[in-house]
Amino acid sequence: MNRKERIILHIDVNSAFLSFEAVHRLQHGATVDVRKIPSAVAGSQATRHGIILAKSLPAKAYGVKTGEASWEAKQKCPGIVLIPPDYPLYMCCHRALVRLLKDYSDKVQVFSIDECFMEAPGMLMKEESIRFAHRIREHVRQELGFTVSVGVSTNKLLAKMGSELKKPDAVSTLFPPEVGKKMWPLPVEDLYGVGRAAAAKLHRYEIHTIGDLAETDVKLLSYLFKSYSRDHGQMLWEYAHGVERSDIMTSGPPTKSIGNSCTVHFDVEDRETAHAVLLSLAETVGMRLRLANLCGRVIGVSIRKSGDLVTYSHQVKIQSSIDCTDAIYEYCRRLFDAAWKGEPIRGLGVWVNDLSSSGYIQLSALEKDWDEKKKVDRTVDAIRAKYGPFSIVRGNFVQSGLAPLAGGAGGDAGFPVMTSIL
DNA sequence: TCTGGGGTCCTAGGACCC
DNA sequence: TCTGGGGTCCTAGGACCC
Repeated sequence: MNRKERIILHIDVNSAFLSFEAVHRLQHGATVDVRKIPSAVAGSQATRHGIILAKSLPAKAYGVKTGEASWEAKQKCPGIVLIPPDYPLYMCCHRALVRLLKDYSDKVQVFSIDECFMEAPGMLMKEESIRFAHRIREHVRQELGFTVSVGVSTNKLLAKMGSELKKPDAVSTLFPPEVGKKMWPLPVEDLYGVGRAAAAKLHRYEIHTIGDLAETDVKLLSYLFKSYSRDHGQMLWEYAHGVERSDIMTSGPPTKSIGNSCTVHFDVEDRETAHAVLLSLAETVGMRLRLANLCGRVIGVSIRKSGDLVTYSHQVKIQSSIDCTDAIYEYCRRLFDAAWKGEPIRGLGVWVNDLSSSGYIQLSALEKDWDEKKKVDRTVDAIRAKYGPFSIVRGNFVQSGLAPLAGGAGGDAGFPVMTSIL
């Protein structure tokens, strides 16, 4: 590559949640940098949220993996320091990173809480693009205190694969001519778009590396993955060759769905308790809908069984779009009653789909008029906005042992994640 | 004192209509 | 009375991502 090209960078925060914690703690007088000891950000085991969300490099050396149960991590690494997650702090760090990147380019695409794509302004030579990436890497470390890995290439897929090549605090190129040398030796499951199911299938056909995948007849791949989507096999083959054509999207696609789910601290075995959990979930889902000025026509609940952790769901499409907490709750209660088979429940979820802007609500004559309830919603939203989310809660939850507002990361959560097109 | 929570996209298969 | 085909809408669930 010896001419000017359009350059795409992928910026990936190293051990994001753990790094954010480390920086925050150091800023507040901590003497230990948790990045330098075996540590991890993990939910509480007591409330059955005990999985590893991010780990330090020393913890990784003990074999601790993201997504595994905390007790497993403790077995592998008895001295591990576990830190409870603080999502508002992580959102703060995320916003600071995005602000910094936007000083370098108008074309920044937020991909998740710890990943961004960006297009370098103008066309650059290879050496210039590497210098550009280092400038950003250095600036982030100096100003924000955490490190990033930067992948440099000419499309988003290769930039993303590139940022994986070296961590932490590193810049790696993965230009198309380097694909054979740097990407093909990697295990096929490292390729973006190859998950557990696809990897198992590929291994059965003796396709073990990305290079193997690249050499496979695209017709065979189309056949193997036809149940995923019409073009999934073709897409994987193109990815294996480093081909990907999507643009940097500076504004996310419109929201398609808003939902919240939660693992309950104990097994739910009766309808009344399940209803209470659904109400607390409907509260957060309703608030998020109203905040986004959205209404939805498809209401759904999901039920996660305690024994095998398998989830099943039930949904309904209604005549008019709603955003009212009580309306959502009422549909969810009916859905739950119709779907629940009576087994112990580990967790419940509520979601609303088929969204439209709340300006266009058409109230069907067949359905309830929720006007009065909507006024209550607005009042409650306003009080919570001013005095905090728990300033006003429903009487049902007092002393119930249940959270009045359920759901994970809260109002700021929800990053669009693209599957077929980066 | 046993594994979270937020999304997107896609297909299969049934119901229903012409 | 039996049979075919095309199309749309809807729900359940799988696969993927971070």
